[in-house]
Parts: sequence; C-alpha cells; structure tokens
Amino acid sequence: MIRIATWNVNSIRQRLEHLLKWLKDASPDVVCLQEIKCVDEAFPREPIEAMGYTVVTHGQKTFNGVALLSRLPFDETKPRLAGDDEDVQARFFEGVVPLKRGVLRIGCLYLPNGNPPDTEKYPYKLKWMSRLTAYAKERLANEETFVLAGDFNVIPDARDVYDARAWMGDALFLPQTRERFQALLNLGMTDAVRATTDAAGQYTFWDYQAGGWAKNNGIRIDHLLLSPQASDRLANAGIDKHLRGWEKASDHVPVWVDLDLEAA
DNA sequence: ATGACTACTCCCAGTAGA
Repeated sequence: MIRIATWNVNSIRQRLEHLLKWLKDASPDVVCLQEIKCVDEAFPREPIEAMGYTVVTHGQKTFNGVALLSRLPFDETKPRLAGDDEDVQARFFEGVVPLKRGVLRIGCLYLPNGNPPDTEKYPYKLKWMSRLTAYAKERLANEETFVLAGDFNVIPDARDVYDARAWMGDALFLPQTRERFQALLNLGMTDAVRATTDAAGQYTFWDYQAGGWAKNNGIRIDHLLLSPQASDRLANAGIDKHLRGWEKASDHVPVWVDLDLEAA
C-alpha cells in the first residue's frame, strides 16, 4: 500500500512542528506541500530527512512554493508546469517513483486563487488550468499510474461549500472555473474523495476569519485526481480534518489516498 | 460592515490569501 497526501501548510516555517507530528501519525509515503512561502535555502529539510524522507522544493520568496517529500526513492523530479516560460510563480513539482510494475507519477500543484475575478488574476488562473489540462492529457496518454494532488483552489460542486450562494461570484466557484476542473475529470481523472463518498461537507479549508472553523464554514478545494491506472488501485481516501483544531493551524488540512501498489 | 485572521516583508503598514 502506498499513501499519497497533499497539504497546503500556509508557511512551512510556521507549520514545521505540525508537519512532523502529522508525518508520524499519518505515515504518508509521498507528500505534496503547497504554500511553503520560502526560498529553497530556507526550507527546513533536515528534520524531515531525519524521518526518512527525500525532500525536493521549488520555493520563492514570500509567496507560493511547493515541495515533494517521499519515503520511496524518486526516479525523476522536475519543477514547473510546462506551457508558459514567462510564468515565474512556484506552483508545480512533478516526481516519479518506480513501482514493482511500472511507475507512479505525481504532480504536486498549487493552482492560482484567481481573485478578484475582474483583475488579471482570473485569466492567469484560467490559463494555468488549461496548461494543467494539457499536461494531464499528455501524461494520461502514457497509461501510467498518475496522481495530480494539491490545492486546486476549485470548489467542484455545491456540496463542497457551506453556502453556495455566497460563493457564486468567487474565482473558486465561478462556472468557468468549475468547467475547467470538469474538463480535467473528463480526460479520465477520478476525484478520489468523491470516489469514496457522495456526502456534502467534505471540507479541506476553513477561513481564519469570522470563526470559519467554529461554524464549520468550510470549502473543499484540496484534491487528489487519479488516472484510471491509479483509481483501479484506490483502497481508501480521507481528510485529516482534526488538524484544523490544532493550535496555530494552517487554514487547510491534509487530504490523502491509499493506493494498492507495490514500490520497486 | 471599508471588518473579521494569519503570514509575509529591507520593521511595520501594506499585500495576499480564499
């Protein structure tokens, strides 16, 4: 069994103790982190490596930044999403882990927020989603075990938000945003949490403001999308909601899948 | 309700997040 998780930590330096405790508790094999909010040199890799993880980071000063952690050795790792050489924002890292049969390819992503929608931020989000779809299409053609995991900044469905009306005009829930997310699924990717439950309220984010956590005013925006070869092996999926109750929590919580696969 | 909270930054009021 291989456990793959994604977590927007909202600053790795603020969240290191939480990460170390959660790694011990949840014992994931591969972890996709977003919003590390530091340059590569400032990433606290040593305590994570001491727990047996290989660490690769693509950071930038102040904002964004992603990292891949793995207890299984990488064949390859590659930062940046193809399709726009001008894009300097650190939002993507791909890793490939050898399996007994074939490989496991993981794309760790931090999709742009896109708010406010009447600024250049929204077209940047939509373009980024198109680049992601082109990338996924290319990878799916290889018929590999392939997982896209990260903070998608997309609320897929009214079931995934505490008050759909309040979010109608938000970049995370606009029809064009949801259509582009659906386009990814239409390629043949499976939303892992949705493959295990139809229930509403499977939230992964609660805003710091206005008592979001206390009122359970959450949204589901962190996702793991599985290729057919991966979804065939889906054993379980879950959301580690309890971390939101920890002191000085990230506003996002980890989401994970267990895939019935054997590492090489 | 021009807010609320958290984290970042040439240090501290402005920006970003979602």
